[in-house]
Amino acid sequence: MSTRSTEGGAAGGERRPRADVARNRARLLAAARELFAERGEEVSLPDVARAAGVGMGTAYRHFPTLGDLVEAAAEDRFAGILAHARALADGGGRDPVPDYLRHVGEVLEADRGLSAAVEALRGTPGSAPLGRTRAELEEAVGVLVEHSRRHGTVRPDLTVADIHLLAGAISATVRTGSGPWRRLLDLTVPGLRPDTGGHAAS
Amino acid sequence: MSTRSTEGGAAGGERRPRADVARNRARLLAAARELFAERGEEVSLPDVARAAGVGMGTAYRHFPTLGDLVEAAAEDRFAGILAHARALADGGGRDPVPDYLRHVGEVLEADRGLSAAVEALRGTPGSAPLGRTRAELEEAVGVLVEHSRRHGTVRPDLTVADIHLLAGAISATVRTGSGPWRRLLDLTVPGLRPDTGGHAAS
DNA sequence: ACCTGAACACCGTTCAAGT
DNA sequence: ACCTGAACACCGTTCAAGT
Repeated sequence: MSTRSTEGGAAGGERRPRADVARNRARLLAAARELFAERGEEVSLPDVARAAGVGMGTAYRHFPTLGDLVEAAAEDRFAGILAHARALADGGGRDPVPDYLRHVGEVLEADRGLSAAVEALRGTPGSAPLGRTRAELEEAVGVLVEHSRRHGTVRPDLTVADIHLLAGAISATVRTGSGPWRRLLDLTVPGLRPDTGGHAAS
Repeated sequence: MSTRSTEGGAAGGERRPRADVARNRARLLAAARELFAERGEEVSLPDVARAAGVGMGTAYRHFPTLGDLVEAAAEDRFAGILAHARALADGGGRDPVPDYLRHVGEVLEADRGLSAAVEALRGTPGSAPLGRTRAELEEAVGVLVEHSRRHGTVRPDLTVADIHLLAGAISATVRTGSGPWRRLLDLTVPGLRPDTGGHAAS
């Protein structure tokens, strides 16, 4: 079926974007990554447009809200965390949880600006970001917790939600630079061990 | 140099403010507390002025920046935490640290809006807030850690900075509502016990 | 079909005029 | 000496005109 190249055929669905459109998107994303890394949350869409060398209308067309741009910029970082979690799950180590948490901390630390930008857009209208990836991560981390429980390296009541809770705490510490997040990890991990949960403070 | 009564004498220093000035300040603070509690960080000085029933110029005169207002609004909360820490120190209990952390969580939880407002002003130009109170808190918490070490209820390498690190993590969890902060406490406290620090994850 | 940036709308801050 | 709020400045978003 020979169609005009721009308007996609009814069957295919995903029509290939025009070359300049794709290039603009790529430029915007590249500029956004740089700016987020440099200035974190204090970046506007016009800033990104200027840095990318495109009109601001174009920026708004590609990413209607700054949140969309942040999400796109953070996508592969999130995917990286997911990949690491899966690798740990497949590796079948006895005690993958500390490793996972450390990896999260390192990734967030590697680009604090982006971390701040991501955080700044929590609760912004229209931010249920990365739905599928999030679900996949949940599953992968679930496997880690399961493994650990079976090997007796963590307390039996530990859940996936707990790991996210800790990851969130580490994330906040990294972001605000309010302290050495590795120390937080050192203080926290021992509390995840078996037979520590029983005699909580009265 | 004989001066008019309004211009403070060289000796006394603290001159008493005019009645309406004091009243305006009180109104602004009351309005600010309400608004912070309701809407957290999305509050502007003109908002507060309107709610207080004073001109916005007056608001800017009393509190040149929103940060000053937040600081003033959060002052007694901070003082309350300090008082609690001192009470625990005087109480001489064997294991005051979990109690202290729980108290911090409860106070922050009681007014999340204010917590968010306080956090939103970290790193804003001119925010080395509550310098003296902060130093006093440091000292009080130091006593708690000291007591605990002596009683053997915490690991010997635990420091005041560690407690602030944990308090910050709890604070972030409370603020963002990203999870049950009490659970975070339960997961964390066991890791503070003695003989847990030695065999950290490789 | 997409791009551009001037025009618009909005919100925080200042300061001239009033008490 | 302090208060008020209209005027100003700034910044994010839209959309009419251009390619």
